Amino acid sequence: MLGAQNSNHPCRNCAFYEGSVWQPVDTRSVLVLTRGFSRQALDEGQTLFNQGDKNQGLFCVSKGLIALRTLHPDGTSTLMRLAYPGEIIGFRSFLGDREHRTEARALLPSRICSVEQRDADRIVRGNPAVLEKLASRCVFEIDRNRERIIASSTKSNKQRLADLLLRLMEEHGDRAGDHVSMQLPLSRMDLADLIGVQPETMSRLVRRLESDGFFHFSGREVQIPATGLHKMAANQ
Amino acid sequence: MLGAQNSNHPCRNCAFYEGSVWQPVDTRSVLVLTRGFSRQALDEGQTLFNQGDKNQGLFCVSKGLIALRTLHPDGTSTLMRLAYPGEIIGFRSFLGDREHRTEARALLPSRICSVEQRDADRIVRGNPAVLEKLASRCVFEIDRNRERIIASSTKSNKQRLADLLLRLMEEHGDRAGDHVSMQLPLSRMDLADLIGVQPETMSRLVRRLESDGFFHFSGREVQIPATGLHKMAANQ
DNA sequence: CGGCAGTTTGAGGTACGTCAAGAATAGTGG
DNA sequence: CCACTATTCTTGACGTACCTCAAACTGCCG
Repeated sequence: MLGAQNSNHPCRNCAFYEGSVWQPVDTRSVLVLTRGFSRQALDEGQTLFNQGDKNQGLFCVSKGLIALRTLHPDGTSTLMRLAYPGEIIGFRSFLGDREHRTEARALLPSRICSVEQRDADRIVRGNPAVLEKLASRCVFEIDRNRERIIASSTKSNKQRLADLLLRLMEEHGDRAGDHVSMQLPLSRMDLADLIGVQPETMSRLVRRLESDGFFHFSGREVQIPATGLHKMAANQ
Repeated sequence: MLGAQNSNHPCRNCAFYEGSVWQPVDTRSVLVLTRGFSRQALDEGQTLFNQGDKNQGLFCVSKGLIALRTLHPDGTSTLMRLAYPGEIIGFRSFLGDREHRTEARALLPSRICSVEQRDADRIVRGNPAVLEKLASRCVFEIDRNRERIIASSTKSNKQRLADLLLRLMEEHGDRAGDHVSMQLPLSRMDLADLIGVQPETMSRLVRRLESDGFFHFSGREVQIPATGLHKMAANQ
């Protein structure tokens, strides 16, 4: 069933092939997949799609970091999600067959694999297993959003920022002696948009975390004690 | 394909048959569906399932109103969703094959149609169209959560309460002369859990809305001018 | 050198949380 | 029908956190 053609699967050599939504396809679909498949590089700050664009297919982050942001009529914006390598983006508008409600912008130099809407649609219709995988990505997304809703009504903004920084540290941190440090992939304004506060408040939250002594900031450089990484501070 | 057996479809006479996730099944699956199908009535306050229960299948609200609530370790809770007739509940834990992360409790006398986990699973595997419908319910859920996240970081609690009351009014309101009034299906504590504030704050928000002159409260009775229903007040 | 966007700091007002007490409501048993 | 109790809801007082407006400061790039 997943026969010889698999050596031609465009995701074959991808580090995320095992969990890929495109992994369980039949031989015939590999051809369709290959036809609709393309790769592109994004510079830091470059957009993959804009809010309001019609869906062009399914995108998979292969390298870098993508921010999904919704822009509000009053000029403000909310950062909905950070997408890391292996994650699918655009599936909401793909499954709903609607326009994108977020813009996707690279926070770091990134690489994206795309499957054209028409071909993706054909493959999904022909391979229930692919749809099943997409459904579990949806469930993941629901869980993420749910956690965020709960956090915003049970934790303080300071605590939520601390949680966010620890998660970012696990992804971007490098150990150096008895400290772990990272270069934040987000500006203060992006952090504010992610936590849901004003930039001025974000600046003050950072100062308050600094004065608590656990985090040390210097521009986009953040440092914590190496012992602090895996204990996900449940303080306050 | 959707042949003679359809007259035996357990949802055949349901008001929500057209949009039902179980509508597009083949003849053989109707038998499985019928086998796994059951109905139950819930009194006000009765639970359908508890947080931590393992998934028992897929539930569809047929009458009444169900609250999905997550309970936090500290004794507080968050109301995640109100499910009205025609809506599916339990699909997150069904698709993820995990335990429920919310409890489902009837806010009004309700009726629930259930399909047993084993049978639901068999049908979903045999009918990609069912999975497709489940996926769009997921997308709906993602949209709902997304709107809530955005609202919580762009609108005031007072405005969000006003929005909520207007939505409830559309569902539960009865016109009487030049006013529309409803019996709130939610306690003040539930309203607080839904907006994400303390009960004391909810009480004060209600008083502030009252003094704005648009809403009138008397216990669980809420009244607004009939002209106000369809203009979804964008004030403040 | 001079913008310019991102960031920080200050001052003042508003809204929310918390603790504590009081009022209303519903339910129970005499 | 009336106590009596238990919830639920409201009110007050006070502290903290956030928003807003305004101004200063920091790179950074032309």
